[in-house]
Amino acid sequence: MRINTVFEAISHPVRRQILTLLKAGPMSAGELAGHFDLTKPTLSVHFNKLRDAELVAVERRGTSLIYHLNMSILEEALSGLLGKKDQTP
Amino acid sequence: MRINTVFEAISHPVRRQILTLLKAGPMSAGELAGHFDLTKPTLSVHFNKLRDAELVAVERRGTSLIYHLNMSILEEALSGLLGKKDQTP
DNA sequence: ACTCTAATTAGATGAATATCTAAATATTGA
DNA sequence: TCAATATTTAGATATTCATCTAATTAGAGT
Repeated sequence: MRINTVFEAISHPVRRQILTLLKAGPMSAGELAGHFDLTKPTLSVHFNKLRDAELVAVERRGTSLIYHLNMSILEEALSGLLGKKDQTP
Repeated sequence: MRINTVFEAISHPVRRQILTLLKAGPMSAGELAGHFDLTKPTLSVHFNKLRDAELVAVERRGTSLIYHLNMSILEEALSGLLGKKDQTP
């Protein structure tokens, strides 16, 4: 886990909102995009950053890409900062 | 608490390292700066961002400025993201 | 008041980020 | 194979960020 990539990823409000939406369950790229006043290409860039951080996983279903939350990465990163030992690179 | 300011603040590895150093106890600006290969003005900018996020508090002692960790802000912000309810602005 | 030390603010610069429009890719179904 | 749908990649631009050097502020001691 690249801890720095994770913290970079969650530094943007739109990306945190994406994670929050995915807590309710997996969702397609288009459905997620519908929750924002941003173009799909812009959202796609945000998805990529979340995927690079392994905060989400993606699965293709037909023409749609379904995004899933990977909660454990989030927990690991945040508990690292909250806990005693240093995990900052 | 401006949640976005908090997540912005902890997105940079140097600032996370500062927080980690302060877990051991309060420390002066100069002492903190000694832990990094960066100039003092650069560190000063990082301190300001942590202070804006209220992640640290500052107290003057003579010519020194002593930084203290404010752990509760960190806990609030991170548990907001980990928990069920959305706190993203 | 002067000087020393500690730290900050100001100003400049190069790199990174977020966003858009336009074009490309992938999958499905007629 | 052609067309439609879903999504991404490419390229451009404006803004923000991290960093440096130089100058400034604040306090303590002589």
